[in-house]
Amino acid sequence: MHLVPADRADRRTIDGHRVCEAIAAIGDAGLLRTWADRFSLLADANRLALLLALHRTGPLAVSDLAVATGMNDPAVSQALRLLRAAGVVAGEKEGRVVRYRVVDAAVQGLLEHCTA
Amino acid sequence: MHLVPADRADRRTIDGHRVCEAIAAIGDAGLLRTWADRFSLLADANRLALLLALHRTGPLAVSDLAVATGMNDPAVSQALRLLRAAGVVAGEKEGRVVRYRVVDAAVQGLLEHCTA
DNA sequence: TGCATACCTGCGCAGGTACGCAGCTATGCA
DNA sequence: TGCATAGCTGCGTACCTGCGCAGGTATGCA
Repeated sequence: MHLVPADRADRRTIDGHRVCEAIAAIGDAGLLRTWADRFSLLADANRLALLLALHRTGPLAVSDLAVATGMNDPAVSQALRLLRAAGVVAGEKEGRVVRYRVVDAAVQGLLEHCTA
Repeated sequence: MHLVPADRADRRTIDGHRVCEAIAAIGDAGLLRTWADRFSLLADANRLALLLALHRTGPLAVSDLAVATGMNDPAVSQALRLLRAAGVVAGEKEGRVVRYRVVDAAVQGLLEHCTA
């Protein structure tokens, strides 16, 4: 199989066959980007703390998240906006309190993985 | 239980009990940082491509990784240096070729998780 | 010994990100 | 109606990160 794109077909390789295997292993660029973006959302300690708190204790209000993590309100709000835009969390308004929860299955799977 | 640190004990909470649960759910700050750093290493599409290629096809040389990912050599080298400093990959020198492989079990587990 | 190759390193720039501060909107209560 | 609270937003700053370019080191071959 010749999986090497034309624009880099002239480059030297150590083992051309392994290169093709590697390209196959990497797979679709879009899917790769999707996973990289997911990991990026978990790559900040504060966001990870928010997500773990939500995932392990269920729906929580913004103020409570701020106290639990030691962040101040705008920082929590901004982090939640980012996560909400990515479809990772969703907020439900109850009066003037908004309770958030984790709704993305892939991220939930990753959070389960953080047990040690 | 009173898990709220003294410096934020005077803050308003919606449900104090849930806050304590959340703090317990977040757990140790050091462990949290460790996981955030791990996710950070996977949060770049190029690094993730390198790691997937190494994890799924076994040891590969730097040049081959460069061709497979479309990066140029210094970029691959720098990414591998970062991963090596974090203890995620290790390189073995064979003549003038260095073949890298993934050696961190936690990262291997995360890479297995990227199947969809 | 001379030369090409495989890999590494330093440097600088462009781009992105997280956070604090100040201020806004909306809800509920007296 | 007046006021306090819960949450959101905009803006500016400081910081970090990824990459390309140029150049350096080490290995193998003629």
